[in-house]
Parts: sequence; C-alpha cells; structure tokens
Amino acid sequence: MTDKLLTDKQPAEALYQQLKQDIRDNKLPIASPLKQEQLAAEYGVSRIPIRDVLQRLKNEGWLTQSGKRGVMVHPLSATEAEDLYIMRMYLEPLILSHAMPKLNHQIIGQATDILEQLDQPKLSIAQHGDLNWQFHACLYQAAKRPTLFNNIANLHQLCSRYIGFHSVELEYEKTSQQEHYQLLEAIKGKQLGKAKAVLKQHISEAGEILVAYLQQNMHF
Amino acid sequence: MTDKLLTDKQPAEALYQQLKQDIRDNKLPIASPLKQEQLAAEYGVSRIPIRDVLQRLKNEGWLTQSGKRGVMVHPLSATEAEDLYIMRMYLEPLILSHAMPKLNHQIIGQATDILEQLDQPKLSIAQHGDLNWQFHACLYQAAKRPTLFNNIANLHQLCSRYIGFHSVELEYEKTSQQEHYQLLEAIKGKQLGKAKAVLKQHISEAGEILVAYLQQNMHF
DNA sequence: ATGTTAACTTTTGTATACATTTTTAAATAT
DNA sequence: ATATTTAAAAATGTATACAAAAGTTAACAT
Repeated sequence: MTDKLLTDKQPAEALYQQLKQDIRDNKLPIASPLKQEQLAAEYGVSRIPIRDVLQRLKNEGWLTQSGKRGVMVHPLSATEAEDLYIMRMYLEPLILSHAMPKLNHQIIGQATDILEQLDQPKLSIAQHGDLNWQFHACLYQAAKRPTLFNNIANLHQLCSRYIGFHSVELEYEKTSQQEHYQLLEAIKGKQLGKAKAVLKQHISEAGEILVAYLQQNMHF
Repeated sequence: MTDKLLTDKQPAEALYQQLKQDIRDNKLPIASPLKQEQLAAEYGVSRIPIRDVLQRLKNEGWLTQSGKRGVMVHPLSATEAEDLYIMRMYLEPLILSHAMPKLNHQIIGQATDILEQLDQPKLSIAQHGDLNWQFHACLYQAAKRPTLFNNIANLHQLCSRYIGFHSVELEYEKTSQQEHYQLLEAIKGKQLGKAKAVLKQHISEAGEILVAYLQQNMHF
C-alpha cells in the first residue's frame, strides 16, 4: 500500500478526499476496525489529522462505530440505499419548488452546459456522479435554503458510494439524461407541477433499479 | 466563567454534551469566532478534545465555519427552522408508515408511559424536549430503518435549539399532548392514514407557530 | 477441560511542543 | 491621506510523547 501518498494542497482536506475515495473504491479493510496508527503510516501523516478525518467521515455516514473502540467502513445495505433514495424523493422536489421562481436564464444555461458535458461518452463513474450532482445542485442552490440544501447534498454524497458499486447500465444512463432534459424543459416552461413530477420519477426510478440490484447481489 | 467545569465520566463525551448545552443556553459568544485556546482554558482541557468536539458540532449543524477563521455559533434563522420542520413533516410520517406494522403492545405501552410523564406540570424545557423526542423515537425505531431514523434524530437535535428559544406557550403544549394521544389511538386502531395525518398536522402546527414567532422576534 | 483472574500488549485519548497559516498593525510609497 | 507592502502577533494545524482504556494472552483454580 504505497500508492496512497497525498498531493498536498491543504493537507487535511486532501486527506479527507483521499480517504473517502478509498472507501468508495473498497481499498480499506471492510468489516474490521480501522487502526489509527496504521492509517497514519499509510497516508504519511500523524494520528491527529487521521482522527479528525475519521470523525468527520463517521458523522457523514461513511464510517460506523464498531463497538466501544474504533470505526469501521460502513457496510452497504439495500435498506440504507432505499432510505437514501426515498428521502431524496421527498426532499428534492420540495427544494425544487422553492428554487423554481428564482431560476433565471443564467442558471438554466449553466445547467444546460453541465448536461452537455454529461452527454460525453468517455466519463468515468466518478466524473459522471460529480456532473450529475453539479446539475442538480446548480438548480437547488437557487432556492436559497441552506439547511435543506446541505441535507440533500449529504444524501447525494452517501448515494455516491452505491452508484459506483454496480456497473452503470448504459440503457438507464440514457433514460436518466432524457429525464434531465425533460426537467429542464418543464423548468423553462415554468411548469412547477410537471417539473416536480419528472424529478420525483427520476429519483424513484434510479432508486428502484439500485435497490433491486443490491437485493440480488448483496448476500453477504 | 468558572461554572463550566466538567463532571468527568467519559471526558470527551461530557465535554460534547456540555458545549452543546452551552450553545443552547447562549453562553458562548455569538457571531464571533470561537478560540480553541480560550475554550480549552475555560473547560479545563487541552485543545485536542476541544477540536474534536468543535468539529463534531460543526458537522451536526450547531456551529458554522466562519471563513478561514474557525467556527462560530450557528445563527438561528426563521428559514432554517422552517426547513427543519418541513423536512420532519415529510420524513416522520414516512418512517411511521414503516413502523406501524411492527408496533406491538409493548412499544405502545412504552409510548404511553412517556406520554404520562409529559403530562406532569413541572418539567423544564429541556426535560420536556427530551421526553417529546423519546416518545417519537420510541415509535420510529420500530421501523428498523437506521439511516432514515438517524437523519430524523439529527433534525430533532437541531430543532431543540429553537424549542428552548421562545417561551413555550402553555396553550400549545396542551394541544400538542392531545395530538400525541390522538396519534396513539390511531396506531392502536391500526389506522395508518389517520396516524400519518395526525403526525403531519402535529409537526406542521408546531413549525408554523415557531416560524411565526421567529419572524416577529428575530430582527437582528 | 473450563472458567476466572491477572499481567501484558495494543490501541485510543490527551497534553505539550513545534510548524504553518492567517490576522493585525505598522511602515513605506504614491 | 490612502493604498500597498511588510513585519509582528495570534491562532490554527500537525507531530511527538505520555496516560488511560480496551483487548489479549497466560496462568491459575476449580
């Protein structure tokens, strides 16, 4: 494990990103407690920043307390995935309705740009996930509801661990993009009801596919 | 500031609880960054556990990053309160519908006991808030949906800062208890729709009263 | 052999000390 | 006088060292 060296910009932030990435990529021991000292050695820092990052990741749902001592990688579960998507299904249309009146041409243009990037064929799963969130976030932030927005942002973060898990089906990716464009059309036409319905359907569908996959392939 | 000494059980946990309490009670400087060293001195520990707690409270929404200068007490706002209650309004009926089929007599009995404690007249605001959450949590945990449950629990935590803020109107307290009993009746009768409606109304009402109060009294 | 206790090892929690960054204030130039 | 640069300070980030707690192994008794 020597490929975990950090590109230092702000060391702590880089460490946080790196560790999160390594959880996504299953590079950390699963189902066994993480040792601070071992991590410190692997990432080339002392235990202090490691502790900071571990606590942060625990609070964000990437790690789970394992007994009285130590944390472990939070195990994936179909139930959790379902919860995450159900919450998104309720909260995202909600924030969208707050955002709608404030969505001007500039923001819609920005969203369109992101969608076009998403049409590129050669995206990695991580890039795809990032752009997808950027698209949604760009619309949601117009609502100016920071508390609601942050909660939704955190749900997306947690979903990202599941997204990379099963190979993205090309078929669905296409449907997903169609729905994105439909959403944008509804927004342009100031059709709030339509927009909310499309968004809800969009999330619900993705959730169902994911949960079905997990229920079939997670017998461990 | 000498009354902030900690009763050591697990020092860190106590420090966390104490600091949270002190935020609720407005004992910390508002709108100016907290100094780690100063806090360390006041609470009689080194900066390390202070940093741990600050970060945790930041992640939980009690503190806010104030530029690059560190963290400050998260300012109360009517918008945040509204967001918190709206989210609860959507998510709590949802978890209740998952819980309903699993609510046996034992759990209903437990909930009833808590309600009776809530009928006592001499409760402090903090005690009242605790019992209120215990009542809801007792029902929700039966759903066995940890992710959803934790999210809701966190929302309640954040609401607690607002609850203590305005003097609880006795009139509303009575209404609230009535709704609690109505909810329990609907549950006993296995009337899912009714139960969800009562719960939604219960949260919505509390939210509206709080937000109205904040909008009137928070011009700062 | 099994269960219990006690010594030992490992791991985490906290304090102190040092390094780096950020803020404030002063000094200089325009 | 105002703005910009520069030096001092204050505050945070990180490493090392030590203390406390948890887990483990070995010894002993039944």
